[in-house]
Amino acid sequence: MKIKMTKQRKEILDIFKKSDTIMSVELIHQKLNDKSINLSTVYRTIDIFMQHNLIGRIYFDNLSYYYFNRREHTHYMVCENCHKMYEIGCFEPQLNSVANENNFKMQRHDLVIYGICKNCH
Amino acid sequence: MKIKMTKQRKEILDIFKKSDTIMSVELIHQKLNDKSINLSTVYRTIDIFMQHNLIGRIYFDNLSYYYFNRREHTHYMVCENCHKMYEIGCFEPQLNSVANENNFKMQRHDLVIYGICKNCH
DNA sequence: ATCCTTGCAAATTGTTTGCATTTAC
DNA sequence: GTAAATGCAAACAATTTGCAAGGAT
Repeated sequence: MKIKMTKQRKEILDIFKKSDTIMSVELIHQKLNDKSINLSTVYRTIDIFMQHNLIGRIYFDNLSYYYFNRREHTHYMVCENCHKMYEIGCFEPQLNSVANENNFKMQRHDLVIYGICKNCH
Repeated sequence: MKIKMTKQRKEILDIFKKSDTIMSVELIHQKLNDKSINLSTVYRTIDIFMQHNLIGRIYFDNLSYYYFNRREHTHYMVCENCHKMYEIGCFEPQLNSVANENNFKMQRHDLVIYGICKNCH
């Protein structure tokens, strides 16, 4: 990780590390202790974190949500109620073989299960 | 299908039926023969088609794209170059059992493979 | 010292809405 | 005939940008 670590970026990264839910930009901004951090800084920071694969994104309910990338080759179940994420195993081998069968050069894949988690029902 | 079939909706549905690619709202609007159809009509029509499950949506490259729902229980590979979609089998049983193992009540799931199709490389 | 990042305000983009008119059934 | 759909223009919300000032290496 070669990005310049400012106090703003530290705080935002910290929020990601502490959270096990998907978060909208607005929510991340609200969670900041330092209320003087500007919303556009949050956007720019998310941008750079995405470029460095520190975080991932899912589009849900007509909005972008972000989460900390704790591990490669993992997918998630996302609770539509509490927005908590639950890790599930990797389907990459299966997807890869489907792609190969069709001469399709897979670059990436999205896989998300949405529903209600055990705590919420 | 109990929705009122106007000539605008007919034309938009036709574009979906004829296309095997994902399409942005803007692109759908451009493809219309009747150039007097308003962009907000396209939005409203897409809305109602989504409600009736006639079409599906994926979020790609920071934009919403839509496609005709030819078949239930199917997922797609999407070519990042030509935007063409290729059907792949259904992973629902596997996803369902993963969800069940975790006491997670699956409501829906997203699964898309992105890459370069055989025609494009 | 230099280049990158920030805050701020303004701009941009995708999408939605209110309303008067038109249309499908 | 009536309720729903359309075109238009204006509103909205999320995100991006230009720029001067501040901060990390």
